[in-house]
Amino acid sequence: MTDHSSLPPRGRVARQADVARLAGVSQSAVSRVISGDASSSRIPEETRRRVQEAIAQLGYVPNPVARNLRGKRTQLLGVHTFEPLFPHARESFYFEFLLGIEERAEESGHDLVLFSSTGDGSGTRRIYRAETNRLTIADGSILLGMTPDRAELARLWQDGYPFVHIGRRDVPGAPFPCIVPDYWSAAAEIVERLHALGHRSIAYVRDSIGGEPYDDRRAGYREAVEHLKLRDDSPGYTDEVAGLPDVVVDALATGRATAVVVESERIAETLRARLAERGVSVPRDVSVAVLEDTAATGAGWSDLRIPRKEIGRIAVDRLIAMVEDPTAPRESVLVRCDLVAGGTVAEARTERGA
Amino acid sequence: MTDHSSLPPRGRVARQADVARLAGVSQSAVSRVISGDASSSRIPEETRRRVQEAIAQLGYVPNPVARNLRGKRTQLLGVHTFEPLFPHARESFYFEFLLGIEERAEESGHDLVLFSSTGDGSGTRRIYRAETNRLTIADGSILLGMTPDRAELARLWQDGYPFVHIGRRDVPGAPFPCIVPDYWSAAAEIVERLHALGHRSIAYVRDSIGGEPYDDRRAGYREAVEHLKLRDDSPGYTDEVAGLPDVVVDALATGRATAVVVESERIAETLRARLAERGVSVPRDVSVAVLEDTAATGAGWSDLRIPRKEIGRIAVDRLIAMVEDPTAPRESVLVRCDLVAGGTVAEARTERGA
DNA sequence: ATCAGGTGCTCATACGAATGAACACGAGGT
DNA sequence: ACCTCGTGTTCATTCGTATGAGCACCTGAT
Repeated sequence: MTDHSSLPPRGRVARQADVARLAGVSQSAVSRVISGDASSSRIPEETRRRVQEAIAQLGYVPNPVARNLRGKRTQLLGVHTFEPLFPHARESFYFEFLLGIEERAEESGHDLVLFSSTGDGSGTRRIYRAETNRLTIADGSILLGMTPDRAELARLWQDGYPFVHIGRRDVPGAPFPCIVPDYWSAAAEIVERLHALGHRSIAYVRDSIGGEPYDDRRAGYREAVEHLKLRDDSPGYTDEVAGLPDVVVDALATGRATAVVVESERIAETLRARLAERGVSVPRDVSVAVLEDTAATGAGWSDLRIPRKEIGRIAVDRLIAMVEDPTAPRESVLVRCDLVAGGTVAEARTERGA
Repeated sequence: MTDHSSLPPRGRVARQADVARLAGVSQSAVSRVISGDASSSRIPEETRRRVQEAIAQLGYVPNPVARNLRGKRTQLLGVHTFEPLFPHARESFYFEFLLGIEERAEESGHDLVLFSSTGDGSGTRRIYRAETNRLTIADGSILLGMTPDRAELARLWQDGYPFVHIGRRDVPGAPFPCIVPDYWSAAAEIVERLHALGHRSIAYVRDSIGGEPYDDRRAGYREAVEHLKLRDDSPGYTDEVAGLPDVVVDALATGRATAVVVESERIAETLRARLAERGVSVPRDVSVAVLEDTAATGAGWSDLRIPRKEIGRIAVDRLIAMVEDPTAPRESVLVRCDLVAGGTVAEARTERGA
């Protein structure tokens, strides 16, 4: 049994009751002084002072856990990554996002919880584990990762837990907000640039990677091509042809198409090599634009920059809004990507070959 | 008032009481089933099953905050950095530590709390802020940073809060455990290497930076020099002469000393420039060893590697030990640094000049 | 003299889970 | 028939804080 009568708390950390006893008031009075509640601030200056003195003397600090239990927020924002941070950290997939998240969390007075306990060594982390949802420690969470579990996202949404996802993920029945690089606009803008440089016949090459993020790129490309009345030499950017089709290489090598938009750096490298074999050089003969952020490899592609830090900051803001007002709108946010001129896009060459 | 009689929790998250009602048992029974308490596991299989069913049906998840209030651990480990993570992150001062910390936290089933709320935009973070100690959310914390506040460390220790510090910090009256690169051994070992390469007269150059970490380097150097009976050409490595004294440059330029151990890359660079002015080259004429990790700049110094990831892992282990057993020993841990051969230390040249 | 209204507090309870103590019940021993 | 013991479960309390309700007192108006 705890000794509630001895004045100085021995070995034990001070609580409001200790402060109250020392100041000669009740625990509730201490609580009211601390929370500085305006509505019931009928505590006079003199009492306030006595309480503050007792607080200082005992080195009392409020227990945030108990506070939270009573309905207050913990001021904790969770960060759940579907893969461990560390193997990928160097490649800055997560890292830049984290910088933005931390920056904004500091500004808004929140702490971050990195959910690392959810791993099992398999390289995949689960939200619901042992019938427990650790995320509930935090007021809300930011989710990110390359291989999210749709079922978990759906369940989390059903549970009414506030969260945002970095990167676009469509889960039927769970319209949670995503913070997404605006690939649609980026793709359209790249096409516009090619058009402005005189390219009239261009192509698009899909990577084998599927998933929502790519739908946007394809739609943006298609839209711009149609709007600008360009000739499209892709074998069909809406169907399932992935990788680098010979027909595209041919079109570019013969000059039938003068520019190409590709989804990944990997494909772009392959393409450049294939063209080089046929004496066609980039960007002299053919312009190549890449629809992903290749900053990490420093290869100098004409591509785009994902504003990761900015996305992290926005994610925090949206999450806080959701936590503070559960009825707040939950739409996704598109974040503009800057295009990088790079060295692989140039003016269209006026006729060659033939 | 909450409706405690309606069966399905509407909008509200399920708690043990809800599960209990559905399973037709008491809240305590549910608690016992969940914690699987061996001593009082007088709950028969049949009841367990009913409770588990109810849990699944309601999607009940324990509230870790309430659990913690009742003296149980939160399985949260705090990470407090005295400066914000982001401006320094790139330089990997904190970063590599974090990798090790996260890795080990995952393995041991803990989550990490990054205390970012403690900043005020000034670039310095305080533990005690607004008369509150946020760290208490976590079971214990790992502290790291370049400019810790001694008073805060002392208070934290007085409060009996479990924490470890990465890097050596001596605070009178607060013998908390530090996880420290073993600079003493590294310095001694470097001297041994120089000795093995034929150097018989060497010097030591202090950086202007003060602080505990440097005491060890100096002691390790001095010890090895004495033990190996080398001639020491430093102007006095124990007194307050910092920076690059002319007398050392002279000794090296004239060949009176053939090798030098310097505390920082900055000093090493200056020294190399000064020697070059006098036609003396490194390492042909003079060997230079640096007593800090210069991996980041890639300048190829003969130096040491701080095992940051390993240090992070050890910090987690020590902290968990402290949390689980408050009477556990609290000594600091020295972690061995590997020496890097590098390109600035070579065999002693047999006589020159004179 | 009485009462309304304000001030300065305290009381009691809730938050969600954990847990020592205790109770009800049945089996088995004497 | 009565006592003991073990089993299965509930009761009541605790953790530290927040807060609506309410009490005691004082002032000023009627």
